[in-house]
Amino acid sequence: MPELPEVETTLRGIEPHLLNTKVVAVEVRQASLRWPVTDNLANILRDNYLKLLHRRAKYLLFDFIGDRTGTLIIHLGMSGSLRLAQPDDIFRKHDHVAITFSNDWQLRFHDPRRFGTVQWLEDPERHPLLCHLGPEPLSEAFDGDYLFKKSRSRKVPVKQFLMDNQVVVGVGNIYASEALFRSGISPLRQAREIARRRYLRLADEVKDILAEAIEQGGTTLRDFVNGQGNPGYFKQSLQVYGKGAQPCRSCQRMLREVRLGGRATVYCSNCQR
DNA sequence: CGAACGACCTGCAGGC
DNA sequence: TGCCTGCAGGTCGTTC
Repeated sequence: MPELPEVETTLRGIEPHLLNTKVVAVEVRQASLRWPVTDNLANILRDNYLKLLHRRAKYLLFDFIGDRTGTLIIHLGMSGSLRLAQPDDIFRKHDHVAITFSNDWQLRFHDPRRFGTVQWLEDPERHPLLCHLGPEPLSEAFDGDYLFKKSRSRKVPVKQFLMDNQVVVGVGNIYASEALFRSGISPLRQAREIARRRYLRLADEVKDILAEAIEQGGTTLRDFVNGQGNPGYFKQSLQVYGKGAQPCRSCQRMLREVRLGGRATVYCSNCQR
């Protein structure tokens, strides 16, 4: 569900309200997520100060200091969202974790499908979930030369290559589809047979589209909301994602829909080669 | 090492 | 109205 822009939007929405406050209570109403929520999370977090809130890939990292120094990592999976509530607001179905801070904001983790993650890590940098991740797409480490070099031995379709978190993080099904359309590259083409100059274009388009989507508050397909419960507005900018069997906005020919790696993939066979 | 695929889970839309 | 199927923003673990 949430890709990088939605996670970044969430971060920006909640950070100003929570930074430098102290955890006063934690309620885990449903511990069965992708992995069990860390045992005893309430005792670990209580009385600790939130010193830094940042993002790595699609993980939100809450760095705490106090009796226990470490990081709470939250991944939103396919259907997760975080929002700020008042402690006495009524719990909605699928509000699985609630963390109350000393300024009376309560952070609620909501996730119908429960593919998300809430874990306490003492040493996140070395944790297997985080230490094998590729570069951030908006960093200087990610560019066309990097993609070109990394792709030389890869036979997978370029769309799957772009969605591989060991190649680059944060690019999911929506933005991979859109960036390939903007770049004029067929999602089906083998990663290793794409020329360097085309990867230069692709890297630029990935950066542009992610930055634009962040400015728009992300893409809301049905249930994504930011920390304040508001949707994102990038959906109106999508050109191929979710538009199978509709005319291409550029050439008017019918868009095609295929499956790649089990994911719906929409593209224009005329504009994308 | 890389590739393919099943697994996890709920909600919703569409067909009959 | 109800039942069934398939599909959805992710990604890990297993198998070959």
